[in-house]
Amino acid sequence: MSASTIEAVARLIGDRWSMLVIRDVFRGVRRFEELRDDLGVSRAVLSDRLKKLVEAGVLVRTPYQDNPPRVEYTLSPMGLELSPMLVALLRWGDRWIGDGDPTAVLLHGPCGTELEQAFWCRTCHTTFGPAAIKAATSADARSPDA
Amino acid sequence: MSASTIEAVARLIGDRWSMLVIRDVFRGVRRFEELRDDLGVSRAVLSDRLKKLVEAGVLVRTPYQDNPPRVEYTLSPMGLELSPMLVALLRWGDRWIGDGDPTAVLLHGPCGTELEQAFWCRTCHTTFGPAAIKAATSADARSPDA
DNA sequence: CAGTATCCTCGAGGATACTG
DNA sequence: CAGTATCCTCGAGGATACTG
Repeated sequence: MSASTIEAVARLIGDRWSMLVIRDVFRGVRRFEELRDDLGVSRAVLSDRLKKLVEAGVLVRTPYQDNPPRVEYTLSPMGLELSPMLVALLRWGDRWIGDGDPTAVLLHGPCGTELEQAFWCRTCHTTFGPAAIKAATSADARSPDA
Repeated sequence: MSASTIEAVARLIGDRWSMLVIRDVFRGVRRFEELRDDLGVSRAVLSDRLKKLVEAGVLVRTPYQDNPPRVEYTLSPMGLELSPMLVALLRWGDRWIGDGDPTAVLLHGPCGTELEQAFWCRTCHTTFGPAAIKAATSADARSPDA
């Protein structure tokens, strides 16, 4: 059952560098040398991780300039949907092992954008964004109360 | 900032065995040999991971019998609060790389509980649950519009 | 800049045997 | 059962040099 899922996810992003790379791309660090400088990772390892993440479909490799050729990495839809996990991870880390300042939680969100409505399950401890809600209500699996 | 948090969390639970151990303890697998049988991990590595997780405060080592001495591992409060992250991880894995049955997303949540209101940032792609909202509105960081 | 190629080290982790 | 001790291998990853 879910053991294989955990294992697959761990194999894909469950190492120090992959997670840090993903975090950096979320933050807007998108180029090879920027990532390298920011993370202090060796070229070979960074190259390997980027390749893996692109192959897995988490990142997208996009040339944005022809001459000289330049490349940037962005999050695919699949990669963007890692955000709930990253948020949960950061929240947990800030609360239990963070040395630094805990992430401030604002009604406007850290980027300043006004928050949209979403839903939260107090039993599962899971949040569902508007896209998930939309998908659920438009699909066959309807549960049309409040 | 949060790089250190990510790194610390990755260092603690960001490896294959630690994550699988935690998952098993969540499932109720609590004894050394049970964990070993279920995961197929070597004794030395399992011993090392359990020690690390206990030292970090994620697991609690509890002798439950004196003669012969027997031990079980359970989740500390800190460990229990990993559940949102695990759920997010499983949800993502099921959706994007799971071979098995994807978790259905319902307005009632997978456990049947009715969902509560939460908030979503369309720029950050981040969801904020009711506890976070409560904390934000009661703390100094107020942003009291809709 | 965005990598690839090569070399080298060190430590993670399996296998096995042993212990209270 | 719940580990510890020892040995051994192999591969991850850093450093450095090189390439289009």
